[in-house]
Amino acid sequence: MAIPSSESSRQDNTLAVIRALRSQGPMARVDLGASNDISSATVTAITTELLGQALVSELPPGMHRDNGRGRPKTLIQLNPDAVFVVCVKLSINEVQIVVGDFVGQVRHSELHSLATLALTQEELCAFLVDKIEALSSQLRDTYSRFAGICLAVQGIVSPHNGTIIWSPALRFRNAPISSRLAAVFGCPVLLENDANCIARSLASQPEYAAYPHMVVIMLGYGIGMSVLIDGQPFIGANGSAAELGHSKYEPGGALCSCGRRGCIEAYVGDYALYREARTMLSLPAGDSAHPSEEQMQALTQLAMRGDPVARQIFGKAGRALGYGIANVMALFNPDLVLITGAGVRGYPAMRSEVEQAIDDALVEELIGLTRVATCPWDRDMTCLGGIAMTLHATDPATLSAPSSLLRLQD
Amino acid sequence: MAIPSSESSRQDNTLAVIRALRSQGPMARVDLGASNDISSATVTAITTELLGQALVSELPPGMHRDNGRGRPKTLIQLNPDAVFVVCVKLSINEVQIVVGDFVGQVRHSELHSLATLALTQEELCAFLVDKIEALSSQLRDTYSRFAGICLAVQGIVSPHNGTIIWSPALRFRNAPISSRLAAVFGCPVLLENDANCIARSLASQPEYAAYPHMVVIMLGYGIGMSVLIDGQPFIGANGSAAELGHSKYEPGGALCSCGRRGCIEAYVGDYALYREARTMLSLPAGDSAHPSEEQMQALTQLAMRGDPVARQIFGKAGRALGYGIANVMALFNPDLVLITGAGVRGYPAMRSEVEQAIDDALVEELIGLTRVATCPWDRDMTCLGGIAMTLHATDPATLSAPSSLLRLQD
DNA sequence: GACTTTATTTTAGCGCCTAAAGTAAAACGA
DNA sequence: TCGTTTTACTTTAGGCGCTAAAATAAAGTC
Repeated sequence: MAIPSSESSRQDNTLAVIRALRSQGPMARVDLGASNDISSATVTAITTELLGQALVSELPPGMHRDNGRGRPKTLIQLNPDAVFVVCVKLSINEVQIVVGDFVGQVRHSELHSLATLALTQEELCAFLVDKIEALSSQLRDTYSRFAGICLAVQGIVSPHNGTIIWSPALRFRNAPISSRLAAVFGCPVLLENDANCIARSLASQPEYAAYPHMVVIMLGYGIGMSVLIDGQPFIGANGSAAELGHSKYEPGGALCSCGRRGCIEAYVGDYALYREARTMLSLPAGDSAHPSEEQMQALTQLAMRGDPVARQIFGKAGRALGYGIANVMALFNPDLVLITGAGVRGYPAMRSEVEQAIDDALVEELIGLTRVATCPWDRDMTCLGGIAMTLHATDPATLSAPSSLLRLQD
Repeated sequence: MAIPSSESSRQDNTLAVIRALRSQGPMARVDLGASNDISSATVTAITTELLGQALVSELPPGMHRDNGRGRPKTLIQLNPDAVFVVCVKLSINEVQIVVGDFVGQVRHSELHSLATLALTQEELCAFLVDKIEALSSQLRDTYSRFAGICLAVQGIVSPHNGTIIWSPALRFRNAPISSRLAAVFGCPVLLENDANCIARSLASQPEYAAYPHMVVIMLGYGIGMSVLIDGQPFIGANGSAAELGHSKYEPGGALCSCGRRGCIEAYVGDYALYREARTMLSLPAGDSAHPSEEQMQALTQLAMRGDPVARQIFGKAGRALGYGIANVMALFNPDLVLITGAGVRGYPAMRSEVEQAIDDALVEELIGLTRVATCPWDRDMTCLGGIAMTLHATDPATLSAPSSLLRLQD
């Protein structure tokens, strides 16, 4: 697990330069120095090194407006093709594999249908090795180095030993997948919860830069959450923190998919909404325990158009969600609670109840300056976040070593 | 606020040496090197510097058993009298002022009765300045340097600008007390929530060293909590995180002291227990909205002896507390939940209900390896923790400067 | 008393940083 | 047009703080 610690000062500074270039785009040496508190002499040293490794290049002059006197700035940019990383998103019956370049852009994406719940650990491993190997032999021409893999999975994931402790997509438990991939490909493998990937992707957007303590709630079949503390996902002792979906709304309340009662998810999850609705409303046919996007759209439309029964269902969900958010506010005191996920489509129909519930639950002091906002849903955010996290964790020192070049032969 | 950041490497290492000596007692240079990953050459350099500043001294040989061959170790110890810090604990109608030495031991303690709720900000400040000034002129002979003040207060405290945002002990709000004291005494002033002080004090005990993610719940008139993430108190965006007492048990439930309904505190706080009990049991007279220690003892005794009504009251409280702990587990996934506070006296009467409620609320995966334990209550832990935090934050560089010497004359 | 073992100090040298001096490349202005 | 000014980048000289290794110190062992 080559996550760069603060070993040498030079390492830190090199990393800081690369990250600044990634998040802020091409920059001149002076500005790199200023924004990272490094003398420009040091920046020169670092950039010469990076130019030598072809990790960055100088932007040809004249490309950018440089109004003002004095010697014009020479902008440095990351070389997109210097490095590639792979992010694998593992969901129920679906595996998405995405390739990202050194600047964090998605360069390739493929979707595989796969009966994940029927797989053994070996079969999953073999599948992933196969697909990633195929990709990398293809990409070998374009990119110089293969810097890492991110496995974004639903469920509980242990950060320490890189095992999938539990996932709704898999039959088996405590799978040391990440070390097995690391052994095959000889590169670091990040194992991440999918919600944390999404949150990291959102947090890197400039509009959320002012919120270091951000909570992202993902509405969907279940309820996911990621808590960013100073921009870092909070995972707890064993990776099972931030389980908002199974925190409680009412003791002994509605039955949850986990088998317990009164979980927030049992009121707000897609299946919970549909469960309430199907008995009272005429809705598209289908597996009502696992409503499809179309089914949910239909239900949402009803509520949006003012159907009283549908409105009441969403209102009740909103109340449960609001109480859940109130607990999150009381316990985490975030700057911002951001609501997203496929289920945001129905949020307008719950909004007033959510807000009312928060006000009912908490005194002003505990709501404090916390804002609640929504954000449109985009399926690709998971992999974007996974790519960002993998690149963020990439140690420039290992990139220079030839050992990180592709070596799938062994 | 001179909290030492990781400026120079030497600073970091010096701090590490001092902290090791404080937490592990006298040590030889080799061992200081080994336990902090520093070469023993560097340790020599650091200790010579510290010896010069009289912050440490060499233990005379022969004091310690040194069975084995080779040159005997020379143990280095902190000089207790090199530094003193003051911790002020501000509670309703009571101010405790404690002096701690360089090793973290309490060397003096005084208790003042004071109608805190009647004070203006100026009066409180004047009171504190007066008492601390008196103390320090007294202590000037014994100690060399006055390194800092810790203000441990109940309520919400902002870490950023050092203001008391809200405290049940005070009438006024948003008080920039800490900067005012800092200006008068010319030393750093830490403003801390009292629960965090207690938690830090507990966490420093060796028996809890294996639990980096620890949650400490304090039962009493209200319900306090501190969440330690990697040993550091988690305070959230504005210092109001970890408010377990006002997280919800039942929407629309029992009336809480905060004015809202269904808060955990409204079931588990002393006042809530007594409120239930007084109508049904014969208990000592007194202000039943603010039960005294004697009143609570009497109630607890009844429950312990098996009185069915009292048992039921504690059982209901245990259920509420259990659900609260379940939410904490789902959201923070701690290694350990430690229950303490004056109210632990009644915990045995709730224990089985707490455990049952946690099992009812969460599936195994979310309970994970988290343990729940209790810990005897000691009033002095707050100040001990405050002293530890102040010392921990003390920058050795500022200690060497003469500016940190007492200078109350100006 | 020579030898072994362990602790501490001294020495030599390395890596990385910075300030300051030097160089480069523009715009400005007479 | 050409010096002047301004800003960017590079080179140089020197310092800080670390480490490995050598030197020294202070025991026990045989």
